[in-house]
Amino acid sequence: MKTAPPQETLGRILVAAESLFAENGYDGTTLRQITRRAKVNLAAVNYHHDDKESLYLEVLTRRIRPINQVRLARLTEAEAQAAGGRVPLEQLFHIMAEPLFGLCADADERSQQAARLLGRCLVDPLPFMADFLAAEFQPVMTRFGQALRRHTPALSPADFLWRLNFVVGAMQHTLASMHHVKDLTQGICQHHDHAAALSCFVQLACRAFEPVPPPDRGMDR
Amino acid sequence: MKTAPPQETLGRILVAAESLFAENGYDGTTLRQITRRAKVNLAAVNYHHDDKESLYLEVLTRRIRPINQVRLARLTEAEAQAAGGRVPLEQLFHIMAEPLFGLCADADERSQQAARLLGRCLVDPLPFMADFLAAEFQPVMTRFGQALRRHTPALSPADFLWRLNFVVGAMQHTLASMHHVKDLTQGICQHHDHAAALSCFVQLACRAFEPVPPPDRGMDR
DNA sequence: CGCTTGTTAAAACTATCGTTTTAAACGATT
DNA sequence: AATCGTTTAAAACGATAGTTTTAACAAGCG
Repeated sequence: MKTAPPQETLGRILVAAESLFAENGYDGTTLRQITRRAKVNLAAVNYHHDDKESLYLEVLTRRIRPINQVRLARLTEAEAQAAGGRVPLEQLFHIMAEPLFGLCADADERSQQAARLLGRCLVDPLPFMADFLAAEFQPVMTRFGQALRRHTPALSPADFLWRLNFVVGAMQHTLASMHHVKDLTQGICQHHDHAAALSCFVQLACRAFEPVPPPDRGMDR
Repeated sequence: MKTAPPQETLGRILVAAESLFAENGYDGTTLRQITRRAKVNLAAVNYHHDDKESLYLEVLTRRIRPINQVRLARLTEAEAQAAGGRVPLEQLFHIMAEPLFGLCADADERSQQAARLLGRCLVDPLPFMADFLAAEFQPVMTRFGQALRRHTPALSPADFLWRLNFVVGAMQHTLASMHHVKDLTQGICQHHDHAAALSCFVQLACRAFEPVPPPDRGMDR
């Protein structure tokens, strides 16, 4: 019969929704689960947000927006410092991946679940998500794509895009599966060991975009 | 026994379910959608199968089982022919990926949707799927893992598993996103161009497991 | 023919979904 | 201190989910 903390309700809903969406997906999560975990009333979610879809988008926006802002800022800075605007490959992939891998290894468990959610929301093609995802990721993808393309002008467009697709897929999959990577590897890989995962990913991504396979010509700068 | 009408119903349910699960996921698909698309009665799915979960597992089993059988058979054959049982890396990844990439490029649209479903069912961690996936994929993963390990004995276990994780993720993501890769790449990559995608993937996977990066120490066999 | 058996058709059932409604409790302003 | 807009609690709403039930239909066989 007493009212809960004043303004905290909205934040608790977002936190609970984030973890539940990460665990069970959008369709697999009910508003009753969310409000139960958030310890708020069921109607609160429809009061503070329009509906379930907008809640989902808001949860995602809160995470994606700052991450992509950091990525773009770092890329801009790196391009300003690099000679001729050609940022080294390792640095490029580090800028792209570090904000996400860092989330996985955050001490706060909410960050880990956020990473999991980000990883899987890009594979779940919910109909109402298409425009949102395009708007949020298009700038960063084109910027990185252009920067990446400068390193591999010899690759055919199709070959370039296939490689990019593989690298992005490796990253997304890692985000989505980091929470049980310990079980999958029988304890050998740990989710908090993000330094190893990140450096390994960057290394692999660089190799994926190395000029061309035939080393006969010995073609380097 | 069943004799009178060709039990087309069961097959039509499986086909319709496969495409709908691929498009909308497990929770996003209703039995009414399935029976409507299959042009069968709603109760048919509960008559021929136990429930929605078993239908889902049956759809997946029909695809996964033969694919993994082919993979294991080819691997066995390759190991028998290879010198000292060391199958070349390219061949190894080709055996692992070809059955799946071939599905993507099949003329039958149902195969493409099956590939999409396989790609996404491994990221959607439905609670009732854990045992099933472990049972279906554990043999092929350990066999391939061992064969792969012979090529990279110098890698630390953690490093090895991280790389494997990235490569598997790249493949899964490609399966799940192949259906709209044409839109993403503005027509440059086509889903039926599976030869390019496959060879590109194999190439990338081989590079991911190349011995070690630092050439300073000159540490190789 | 009747009776059984395997399948389909249509409707009903129960549970739960997202959402709305109603009323009560708070906080700041006068 | 009373009031007004804001936030909460609790119940209810209509829709739809998975599943079950019941009856009808079509063959096989004595």
